[in-house]
Amino acid sequence: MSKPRYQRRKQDRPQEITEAAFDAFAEKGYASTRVEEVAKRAGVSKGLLYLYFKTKEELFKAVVRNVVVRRVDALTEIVETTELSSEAFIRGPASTFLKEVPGSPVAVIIRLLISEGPRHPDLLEYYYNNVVSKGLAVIKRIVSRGIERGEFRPSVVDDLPHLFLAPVMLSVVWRSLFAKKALDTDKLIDTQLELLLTHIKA
Amino acid sequence: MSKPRYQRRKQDRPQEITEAAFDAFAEKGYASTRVEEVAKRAGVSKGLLYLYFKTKEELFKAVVRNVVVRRVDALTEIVETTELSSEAFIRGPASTFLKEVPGSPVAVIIRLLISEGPRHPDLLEYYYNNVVSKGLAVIKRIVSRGIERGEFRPSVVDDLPHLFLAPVMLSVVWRSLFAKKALDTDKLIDTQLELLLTHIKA
Amino acid sequence: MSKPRYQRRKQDRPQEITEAAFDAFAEKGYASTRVEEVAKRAGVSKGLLYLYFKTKEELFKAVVRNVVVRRVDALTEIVETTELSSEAFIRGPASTFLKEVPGSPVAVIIRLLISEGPRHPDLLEYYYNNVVSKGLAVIKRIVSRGIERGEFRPSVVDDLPHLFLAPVMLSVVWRSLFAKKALDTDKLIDTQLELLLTHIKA
Amino acid sequence: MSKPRYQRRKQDRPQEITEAAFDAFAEKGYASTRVEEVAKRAGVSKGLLYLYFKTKEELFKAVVRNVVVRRVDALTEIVETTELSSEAFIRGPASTFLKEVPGSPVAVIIRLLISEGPRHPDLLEYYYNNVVSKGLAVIKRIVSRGIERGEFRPSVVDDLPHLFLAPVMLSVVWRSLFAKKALDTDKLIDTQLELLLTHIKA
DNA sequence: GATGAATGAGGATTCATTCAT
DNA sequence: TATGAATGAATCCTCATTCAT
Repeated sequence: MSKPRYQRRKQDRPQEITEAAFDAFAEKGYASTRVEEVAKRAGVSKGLLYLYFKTKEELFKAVVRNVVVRRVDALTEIVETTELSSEAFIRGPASTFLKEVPGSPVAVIIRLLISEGPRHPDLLEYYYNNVVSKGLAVIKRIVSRGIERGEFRPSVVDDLPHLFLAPVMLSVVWRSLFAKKALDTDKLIDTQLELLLTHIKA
Repeated sequence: MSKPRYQRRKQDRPQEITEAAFDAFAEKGYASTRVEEVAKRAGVSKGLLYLYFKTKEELFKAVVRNVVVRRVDALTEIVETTELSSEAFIRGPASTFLKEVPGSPVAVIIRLLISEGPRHPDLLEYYYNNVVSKGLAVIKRIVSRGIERGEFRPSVVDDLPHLFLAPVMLSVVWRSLFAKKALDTDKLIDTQLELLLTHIKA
Repeated sequence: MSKPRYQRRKQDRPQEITEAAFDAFAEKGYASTRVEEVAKRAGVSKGLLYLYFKTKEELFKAVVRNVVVRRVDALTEIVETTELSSEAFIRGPASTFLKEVPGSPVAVIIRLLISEGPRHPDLLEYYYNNVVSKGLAVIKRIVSRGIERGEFRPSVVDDLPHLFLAPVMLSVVWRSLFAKKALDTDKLIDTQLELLLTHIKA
Repeated sequence: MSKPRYQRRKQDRPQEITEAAFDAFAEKGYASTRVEEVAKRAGVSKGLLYLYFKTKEELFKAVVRNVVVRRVDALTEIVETTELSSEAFIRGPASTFLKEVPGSPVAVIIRLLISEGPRHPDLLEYYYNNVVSKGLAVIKRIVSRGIERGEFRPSVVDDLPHLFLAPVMLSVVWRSLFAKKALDTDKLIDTQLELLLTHIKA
């Protein structure tokens, strides 16, 4: 009946704790989440948590890294191997990817970084290098390839890949603040892509 | 250590405290700012601060309300009284206004709301009603007036005034996280307006 | 009936806390004394204690400094102003002083320093400079003055004032460990002084 | 990080652990030494350590007993079998023995007892019975035998064998606190013996 | 009104000890 | 036996809030 209050599962613990922490942070934010709460969610004692993460801050960093890993790289991979035209790629995989962000863990991470980032410069640096700069690079790559192929024409957008992300950013923030005030974020993002495509198509 | 920056008449006290709190929150965020720090900055004792604001949370709300008030109303006013063409208005006053946001107190408030908002639904409601919805309304008004005047044509953008704000939002977040990674937010915003104008011009 | 649970007594607090801490440390040692226990003894809240002493360690240092201050200086003063012969001085005031040490707060401090000193090098340095070296200097002064006056003769003891302190040290340790095993520390110290006097008398 | 320093046969385990504990306690003191640290030094798991010692306190007691055993008995043995004159014995083997103490494990034990003893009355009792009283007895024996033999004369020192130990005690404490402030402990001890011999020689 | 000394609940972290494997 | 993952009581310290003066 009663679960053993003692289980050896070294392999999975860090991941389990990290996931529990993600959930807790997502709900309450970093500062308002008690370490004990994370431990409880992970079905683990406070002490064990500290065995894997030296401090609450370390745990936070692990959470960020954990979510971030591989996401963008996957996109990069697709970009390089796709056989779609640039426009089709933007309307297809790129659009899909961007529209998924506001509902994904990444959105939570963004919110956490906005809250706690200023006190964790190294984490921001990490995030910038591993997510932001890669993301911007991928977008740039798509655009410049389109130009090379004669699909697109050079324009001011070439150096402002941020324009592709702007509606995503707004959607992320909107959802986290005004979940109840309907906003069709998919449409928002698609429309922005439309604007951009219109602008850069040869 | 730091000299009190505010020392005026009694009647200004709440305002002074609110301003000191704004500065402190801007620097350290809500959770990391101690009430004592705010009192010190305001040149006031902790006890007096509590005379005006029942709790730290109340103080926070006062800060948000204080910064927000009047901003958008001013814009609304201008919109109704301007004699510029819609396009000229967007390229002129609207553009100026939007570009100022990322460096303004509003940007700080946005960051604070992203961090603390989820724990203060009433504050979000307040902010939505007094800033966001008004802001969106103004933009809609400009666009629809342009259509009425035959300057613009109806389009999907009519119902997505958020598109005007998206680059602003991204700029706000970018600056707060990656101040050191240069981004020409003015150009970003102007380019977005350009895209939008191109799209909606008749 | 009930005491006010709130009293403003800024002036006396540090001293009161320091004394309570001395008692607690004397009884349980530094490591085993809880900060809350000190606060309770001082009739004060934990928080207030931390208002005056940044950390438990700071409190410890304050306790040591507090006890140490002026003790030795008083002796130095007496040495310089006495009109007694050197021998009489040693048999009189010096003997009295040394015999008081094992039952005095200094004994407690010594015990604490032996326990915690290795982790507080700065404190040891402070103690050495303000107590030990001064103490040794006073003894040396007495001896060398005796020689100058023709009362004593030069000997190996001149450079080993520690010999005057040795029985005191043993008494301090003995009392703290074997309080129940009788040892006439007064006699021990007096006998040692006798040995030394016999040795150095001209 | 640090290699286990002990890795021998099962039957030596308790001894190995005890030695590792001694080293650790010597370095950091009892309270600041973690059981895990001891286990690591002994090249043993925490669990195994607890198989041999029920608690950290038990381990501590074992350490004390371990070091203490046989030391004094050896001296007693020598006293009874020596063919040296009493004075020669004091200047020779006894002097050597006493001068070794400040640099020996016994010094460490003394320091530990001063720190932790008050919380372990049984340990103090044990130490007193097995070391202190035996030590004092040996000294007394030497002196009284000298008197029997006509080498020494009866004196107050007969009942204060502690006088032989006083400079040793001071040396032990001095070294543990002021290792950096030079003190010729050998000379200190020899001089004290000289004083005593002068005093008691017939 | 003002002040800032005083309070104490709350939360992060440590570490002796246990126990499933 | 032997291991070291897991536990949780114990403690230091912080900081919003109160209240005597």
